[in-house]
Amino acid sequence: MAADPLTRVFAALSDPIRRDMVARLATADATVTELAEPYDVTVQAVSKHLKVLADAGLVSRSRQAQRRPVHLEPEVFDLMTTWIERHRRTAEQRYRRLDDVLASMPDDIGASPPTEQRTGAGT
Amino acid sequence: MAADPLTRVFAALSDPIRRDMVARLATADATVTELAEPYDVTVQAVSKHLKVLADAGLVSRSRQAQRRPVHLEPEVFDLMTTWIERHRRTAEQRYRRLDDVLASMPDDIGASPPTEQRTGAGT
DNA sequence: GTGTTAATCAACCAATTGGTTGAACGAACG
DNA sequence: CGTTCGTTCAACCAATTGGTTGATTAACAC
Repeated sequence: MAADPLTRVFAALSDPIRRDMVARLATADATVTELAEPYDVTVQAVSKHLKVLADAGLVSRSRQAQRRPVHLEPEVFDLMTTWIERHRRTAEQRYRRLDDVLASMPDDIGASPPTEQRTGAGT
Repeated sequence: MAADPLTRVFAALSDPIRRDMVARLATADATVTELAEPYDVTVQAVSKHLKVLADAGLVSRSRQAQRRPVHLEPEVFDLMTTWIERHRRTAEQRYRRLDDVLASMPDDIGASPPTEQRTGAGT
């Protein structure tokens, strides 16, 4: 459990149930039992998921009598988007530089790159 | 390994080493041995990490002689940012609606909310 | 051919994860 | 008071994960 914040947030959202809970909490606060209702797991399991989300800072809990409504804290999203955008920008800049190089080259150079067929990452 | 794409991408980035690899690949393609160099783990471990990234569609491999340079595929980032922004927007709209309600209320209503102190999610 | 280099495959191990059941806790209600 | 409701804690289990070592494949160099 002693991981850096970014690791915790990405890990928290790497589970479909937890992602669905976050999606639902975006529209309204909810209690543990309310959250558990749609899923085919016990309330205890959902409580555990909720702990993961809370440890990631994605949700907070308040107290209303014996209920403990869960509230989404969407600021934590910025942690991810900042990281992602940073590296996306870096990668894109690299492509732009490559385009410049290619554009400034005489037509015949770099025409047939030595055996390069990309595999994997089937988007 | 049979998980939906979003799960795979979030899971892939939930590891510090894998995140660091992605960050480095954003600046330049690299081989497995090059990628492994900074970390205190075996090349085999890095090869496994790379497989996770490839299964998530985040990287692709080409072939140059016996080397297999790894290349970042940043389009996959969109999968995450789309999801995140969608729910962030939903949550923010909710706050705006709440602000409207509060603004349209007579001054004394809703002044002292019944015992509500939020805990957890220490941003 | 033999050898060398880059990378993966295979088997194994410890720790973590997502789930369970059962017990316990705290706040309300009779 | 005792009970019920909402939630969490504790122990356990199977599957996954991140790591290891050792063997194997693939493409070059001699």
